Amino acid sequence: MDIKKSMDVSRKEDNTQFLSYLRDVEKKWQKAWSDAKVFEAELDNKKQKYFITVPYPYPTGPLHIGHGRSYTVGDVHARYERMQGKNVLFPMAFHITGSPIESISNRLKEGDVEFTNLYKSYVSIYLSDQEKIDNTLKSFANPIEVANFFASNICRDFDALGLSIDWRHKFTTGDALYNSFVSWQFRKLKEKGYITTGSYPILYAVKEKQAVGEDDIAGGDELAIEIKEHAAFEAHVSKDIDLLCTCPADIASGEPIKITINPEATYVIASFNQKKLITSEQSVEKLANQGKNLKVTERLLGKEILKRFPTASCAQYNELKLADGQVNSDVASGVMLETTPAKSKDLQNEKNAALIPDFLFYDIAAEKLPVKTRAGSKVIVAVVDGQWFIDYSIKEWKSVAREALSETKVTPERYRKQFNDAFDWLAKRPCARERGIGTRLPFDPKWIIEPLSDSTAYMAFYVVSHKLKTAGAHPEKLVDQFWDYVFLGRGSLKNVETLTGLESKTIESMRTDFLYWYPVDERHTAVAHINNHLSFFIFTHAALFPKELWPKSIALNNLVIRDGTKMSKSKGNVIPLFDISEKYSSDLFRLFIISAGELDSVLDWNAAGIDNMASRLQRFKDVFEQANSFHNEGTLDKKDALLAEWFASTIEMNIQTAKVLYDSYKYRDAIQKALFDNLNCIETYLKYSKEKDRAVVNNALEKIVLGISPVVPHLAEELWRNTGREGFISLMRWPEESAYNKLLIEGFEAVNRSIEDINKITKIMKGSIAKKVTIIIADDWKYELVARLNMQKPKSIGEALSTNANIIGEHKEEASEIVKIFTRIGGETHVPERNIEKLMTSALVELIKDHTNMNEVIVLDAVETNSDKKFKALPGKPAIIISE
RNA sequence: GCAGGGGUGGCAGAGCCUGGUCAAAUGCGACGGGCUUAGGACCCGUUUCCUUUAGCGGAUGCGAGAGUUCGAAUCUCUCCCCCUGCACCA
Repeated sequence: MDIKKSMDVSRKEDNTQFLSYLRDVEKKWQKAWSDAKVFEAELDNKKQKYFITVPYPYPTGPLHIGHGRSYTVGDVHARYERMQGKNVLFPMAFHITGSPIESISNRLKEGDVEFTNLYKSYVSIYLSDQEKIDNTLKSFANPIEVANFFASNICRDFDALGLSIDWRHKFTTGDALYNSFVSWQFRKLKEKGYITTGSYPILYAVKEKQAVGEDDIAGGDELAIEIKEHAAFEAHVSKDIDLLCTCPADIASGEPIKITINPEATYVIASFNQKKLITSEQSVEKLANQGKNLKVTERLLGKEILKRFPTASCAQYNELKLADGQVNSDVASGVMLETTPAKSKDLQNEKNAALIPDFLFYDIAAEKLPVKTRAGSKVIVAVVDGQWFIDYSIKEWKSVAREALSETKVTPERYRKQFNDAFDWLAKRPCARERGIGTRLPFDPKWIIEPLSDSTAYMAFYVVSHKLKTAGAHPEKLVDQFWDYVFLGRGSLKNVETLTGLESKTIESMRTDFLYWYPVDERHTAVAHINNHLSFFIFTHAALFPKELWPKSIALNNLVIRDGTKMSKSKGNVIPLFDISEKYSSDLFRLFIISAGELDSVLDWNAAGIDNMASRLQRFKDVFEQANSFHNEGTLDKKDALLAEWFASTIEMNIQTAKVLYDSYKYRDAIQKALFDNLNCIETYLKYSKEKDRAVVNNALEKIVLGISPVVPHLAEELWRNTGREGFISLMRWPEESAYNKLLIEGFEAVNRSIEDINKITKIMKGSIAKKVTIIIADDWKYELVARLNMQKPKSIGEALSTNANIIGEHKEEASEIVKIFTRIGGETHVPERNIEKLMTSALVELIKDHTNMNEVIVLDAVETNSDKKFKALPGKPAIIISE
């Protein structure tokens, strides 16, 4: 009984044992890579460079497997390019700009219990000691500590995933050196006139006199808060007093129907621009913050308005109505104008007579009003003056950006349209805020550049970041002349040397490095970034750099869901990236991410799929090792030699196909070929070849392990070394192409067709005890006929028959059958060579037995038999006789 | 509303650009069988319907409808439904 139990355990643990094996292998090779600095890329003029970037993460919490997808795919790409002999630079940094990190710090300081527990759970992913957890949480009072803690753990996660990153380039967007770079970037944009200033509506806490973000608002993430524009109209109620009516701007072009006010709410009569207006009491403060100061002269309830102005002449409107609480006096002016459905576009030019020109009333639209900050003070919309914008609508900029886009490869190509649309739509974008972490606007330091605007050209900074650090550059000395020199080749080296205090050879090497690594060869990220980040990325590059430094290629992937539902913090179904390397395995994760779906399809993470992938990967490893372990005993007979050649050919073909697929970003199909198809091929070979060819197997295994290494680098590294090979597979070249024998592959396919046919027949014959199958290879003339048909492409059956009468001879009936089948419109038919078909079939009789329930297989040439069935035999599809 | 993407078999998901070899890859599930004392794991087979103790047959079929074509899951048009983004959130 005990034995049974222990057997149970060992069987059940099969999977977990394999996973733990993988984890050990992963840790071992990650250490080896890091010790040998294999991913540190240096300028090398003998090698073609390849600069790939994936957007840096925002360290406000642990990354989850959804984030893991983009980084993994980026890494597969990086590794593949490295195998093509390219000098690959794959750097990484951290984005800490803006308010989220501060806001986390603040909320923890405020002692929000739910929030504190959330962060406790995040920290506990990485730490187990309770005291350490508490201390870490305490340290979060300083926002930088939040960023530091998560950033360092994300580094760990990335390493554990096997990402081939050159960490020397790491920085955060809060670093002074980075700020200097961004300042330069913004001054450049300003010089070009791409940065403008103006007024802009923002969410604003009245009491604190401060702009607020979504994080500052109570329930901000659920309220779906929006700033809405309301058009204003005036409606006379007496000779000198007007109602200030408002209506959402998007329906303002409709025909006005009626005006509604709330009888219980307080309204005011106030003077504005030599007019007297009636508006809600709440609106006065809002308008004051939108640059419209009203002087209140009198207060009155809504219901008093009609009493006071019974003869209200609202000529344009049918009705002035008092509504019971139907009108929220806290929305815009509290005097609602209803309209008929909006007019069609061509009618919209007809402005409503009562519309007050240039009077827009901004207010908040949210699921629940009023909107308050977490501290409880009221949030309104204020219009700030002096807001800085990046003006993407400037014509010359747009057109040069369009040009840059047209020269950028977009994968999948169908997303190009979305880019084009985004480019059309991009206009002025506010680029700075009054608070948060980041770079101050160089020409107006009270503003801080916002997160999306400071991350559009940082790939250039990557190239020099490590050298600036090691050279001990002083951020305040990195004046524009320095950046101009390094990135644009302007100015004199001497001058820059004096200004920065850096050695001239350091400066010169940064310039050389930049020219070597730039442009960005590949930007890999999620589809969601097209409308903003990726578009800004192209715009900024088009603005700053000459054409030859514009981005080469953008590749996109979709998101990851779990068990059919979106992952979200609130659902609690998020899997942190940490769990992958600790509880599953990085190679398994990588394999799943790559093979479970094409890049632009949504990927569903589910336990069944993972388990399945684990057992397939294990099978691969077992079969690989088994193939590697046999020794030659005898000599190869003709059949074995044939099978060996078939095996070598199939592997070679699969690897060549895989390369084409990798090249076109079809990683899923590529790994299908390189791993799973090859696995089947090895298994078939091992099973059905009596004597194996050591050299052939060795060669095939080498190709296979190279072919899978971009996706499962750790296991590949281990198998590489375990099979007596030297060096890191991560630095090996993709296998050289060699010729392969296609005829043998076709021959094998013919055998598979025979198996299918045998099974079809036995199904029909169910109940029969027949166990013997005779396979008859078609007559020679049929092969010749098919070959001719492929060349001749005859237009009709008659033509085909008459032109080939000499080889058809008296077999007219059979021939017309063949012609019918093999002259389908649309192209050639592939048939194996007759000799090979015959040899392959007899070499694989065991395979046929295994896949059918036959126990005797006889292969005959048509000339060796008189059976009637032999007339049914076709090239590539022999006649089959099943008998007892 | 505007813009983008999509609707395929019990489920998930390829195929669609470049129409025929697509009753439609692959995985999961289900069913049957092998191996097992048994379960799990593994292996083999079946998984729209009809016909057939002999394979290369027929029908229906890829959101709905219409069209182009010798031929449509694939091309065109109309309709219905679903998802995503819409700016200061990163």
